[in-house]
Amino acid sequence: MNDIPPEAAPPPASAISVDLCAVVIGVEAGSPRVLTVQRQPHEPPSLPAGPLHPEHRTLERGLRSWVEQQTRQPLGYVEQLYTFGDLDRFGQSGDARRPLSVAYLALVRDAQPPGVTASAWHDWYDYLPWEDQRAGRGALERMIVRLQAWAGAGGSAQEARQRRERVRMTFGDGADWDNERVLERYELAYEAGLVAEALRDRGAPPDGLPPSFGMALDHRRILATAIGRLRAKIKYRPVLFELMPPEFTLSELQRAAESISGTLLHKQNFRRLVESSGLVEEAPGMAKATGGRPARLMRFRPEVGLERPAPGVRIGPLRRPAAS
Amino acid sequence: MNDIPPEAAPPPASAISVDLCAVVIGVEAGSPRVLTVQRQPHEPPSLPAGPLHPEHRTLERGLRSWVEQQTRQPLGYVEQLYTFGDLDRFGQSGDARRPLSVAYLALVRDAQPPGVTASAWHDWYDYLPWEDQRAGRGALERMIVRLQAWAGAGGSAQEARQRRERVRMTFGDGADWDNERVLERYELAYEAGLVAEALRDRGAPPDGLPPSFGMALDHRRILATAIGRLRAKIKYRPVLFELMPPEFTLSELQRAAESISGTLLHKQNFRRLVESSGLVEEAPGMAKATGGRPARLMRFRPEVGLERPAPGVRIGPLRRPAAS
DNA sequence: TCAAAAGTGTTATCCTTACACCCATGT
DNA sequence: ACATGGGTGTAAGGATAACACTTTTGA
Repeated sequence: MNDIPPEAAPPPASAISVDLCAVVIGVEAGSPRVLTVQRQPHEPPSLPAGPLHPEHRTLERGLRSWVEQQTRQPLGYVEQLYTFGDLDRFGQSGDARRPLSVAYLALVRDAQPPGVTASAWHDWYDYLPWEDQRAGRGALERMIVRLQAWAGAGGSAQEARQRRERVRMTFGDGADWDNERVLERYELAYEAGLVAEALRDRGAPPDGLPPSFGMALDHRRILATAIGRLRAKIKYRPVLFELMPPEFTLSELQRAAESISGTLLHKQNFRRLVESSGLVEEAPGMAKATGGRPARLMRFRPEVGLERPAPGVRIGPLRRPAAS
Repeated sequence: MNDIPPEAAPPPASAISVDLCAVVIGVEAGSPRVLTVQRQPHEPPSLPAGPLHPEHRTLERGLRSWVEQQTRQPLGYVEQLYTFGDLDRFGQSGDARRPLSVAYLALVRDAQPPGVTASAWHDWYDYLPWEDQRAGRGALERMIVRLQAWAGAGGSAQEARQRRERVRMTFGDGADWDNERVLERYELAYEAGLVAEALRDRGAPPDGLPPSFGMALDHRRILATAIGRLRAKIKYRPVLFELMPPEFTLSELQRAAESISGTLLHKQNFRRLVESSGLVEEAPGMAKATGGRPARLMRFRPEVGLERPAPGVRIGPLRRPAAS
C-alpha cells in the first residue's frame, strides 16, 4: 500500500545554490532596451543577478534588491519568467555546482540612468538582430540563409530535409512569421552554431562570424525567453503601459509596441484599437511637435484594473512592409 | 565605475533545498482528475514531489523520475509551471529551511492505474468546487455569499467596500466569469479564511466549514495555478489532445474541454471549430453507441506540429446555461 | 507652399454566434 | 414511434483590415 521510497518522505538536504536573475526592459527613443551588467572587463555582458539569500522574504524581494544593488535601477512591474536548471546549461563545463536560476521579467518606465555603475542599457536587437523586422526582413533573411546552409550540410539527406523543414517552421517563410517564438529561434540558432555561446559551450568553430553579440552564461537564452513572453503578453494584458512615461502620444505608444513586437504596425487601426479599448484617456496639453502637427497627450487609465479582468493592447494589422 | 558588491561575483553557497513538484492531470469519464499521493494516513493528500538531486540531468527528468517512483504513472506532456519560494508559503512555521519548489504541469492520456501505490486520482473540483460551472452556478454563488460576508465584516466601511469590489471583480458578477483566474480566486478564498489551509497556516478559525477539501502544504495553490494555466493554454495550443486517447469522438473531446474549462460549450459550434481547425481527422470505425446514433471516431493529426506554429482548440461560445 | 505627422470616415470581408433542422441507432 | 445523441446548413451581427481623405504644425 505504500511504494514511496523512504527518501521521499523527509527530503534530504540536497544543497543547491540558487540565483535570481532579471531581464530588465525599458523603451527609450523608440528602441527596446535591456539592462546589463559588466562583471569583468572585456567579457560579454551579464544580466543582473545574485544568489537567493535566506533573508529574502520572497523571491521577488530578493530579485529587486539585487538589481537595485547592481544597477541602481528601481524596478516597476515584475513577473516570474522561468527557472533554468539543466546541468548542461552552460555546456559541458566541469562545474559541479548545479546552477539553478529563477529568472524574472521586469519592466521600467525610465530607461535612463546608468552612469554610476558598471551597468548599461543595450538595444536588445543587438543580441537578436533577426527578431527586428521594423526596417525590413534583411537581417532575418540573412539568418535564414545561414541556417539553411547548416541544415543542408552533414548528415543524411533525410536529416537534412528535416532540419530544413524545421528552419522553415521556426523562422517562417514569407509572411508566416510568429513574433512570439523568440526562444525557439534562438535555440535553433544555437544548435546550428550560429551564436557565439554555442562555440564557447562546445568548443566547435561557428560557421563564420556570428551575426550578433553574445552574453555571459545562458543569459541570451533568458533574454530570448523574456522577449517572447513580453510579445505575447502585451496582446492580452496592459503591460505595455508599464514601459511608458505617465503621459505619451499615441505615436509614442505605437513606437513602443513596434519596438517590442519587432514589426511595424498599421497606424490608423492601431490608434482606433487603442482608443476604443478604453485603456487610455486624454491628458491636458499637447506634445511638442517634432516635425508635424502636435499630438494629443494621452495617459493610461489606472482604473482599468478595477473594471475589467484582463485587457490588452490590441495591436492590429501589420503595416505593409516597405520594399525590403 | 563598479558598485557591484563583492559577494555578487562568485555566489556564496547559500544552501537551499529544492523540490520538484508535479500537478499531473488526466480526464476520465468526462471528469478532470489530479494525481495525489497520501504521505501520511489521515493527512490531506499531497502532489507527487521530491527533492532535486545533483544526478538529475535536467529538472524535467528529475520530476519524471519522482512521479514515476511515487505513483507508477508515466507522464506524457510536461511543462514548467512556476517556482514557489516565499518564506511564508506554509504560514509562519518556524521551519528554517527555505522550501523552494519548482512546480510542473503534466498531462496524461490514461488516467487509470493507481492501485499499487498510495497514490490516487481525484476530481479536481473536489478541491475547488466553485470552479465548476457545468451543472450551474450554485457552488460559485454559495462561495460568493461567504466571501461577501467576509468582505463586509471588520475594518472600516471604506475597506469593506474595497473588499466587496475585489470579490466582485475576481469571482465575477453575472456572466462576467473569467475561467482562467483560478489562482486569484483561490488566493482570495485563502485570504478570507474560507479554505482549510488558511486556518492551518495562521491558527485562526475559518468562517464556518470550508466548502472544499484541503491539500498538504500549499499544494492546493499549486493546483489552482495549474488549472488556470491549462485553461488558458487549451485555447491556443493543441494540448487538449494530450489528455485524449488515440481515438475519440467529438463529443468526448467536447466533454474533456468542458471538464477543463469548467463550463458547458455550444455543441454545434464546438464541432465546427474543431473540424475546421485541421487538428483532427477521421479515423476508421465508429464509436459504440451509448444511447443514440453512433459517432465517428476521430484522431489527432500529429503532423500539425510540423505545419502550423501554434494552433489551439477554439472553444467557441458557451452553451446557454440551463436554469440554475 | 510643401513636407511631415496627426487624426477621421467608410467599406469590404471574415469570423463568430445563434438558430433551425435532418440523420442514425436502441428500446 | 420516439427518445437520444450525432451531424449539417445558413443567416445576422460584429470585429478587423484596408483604403481614402482632412487637419495642423514647422521649415
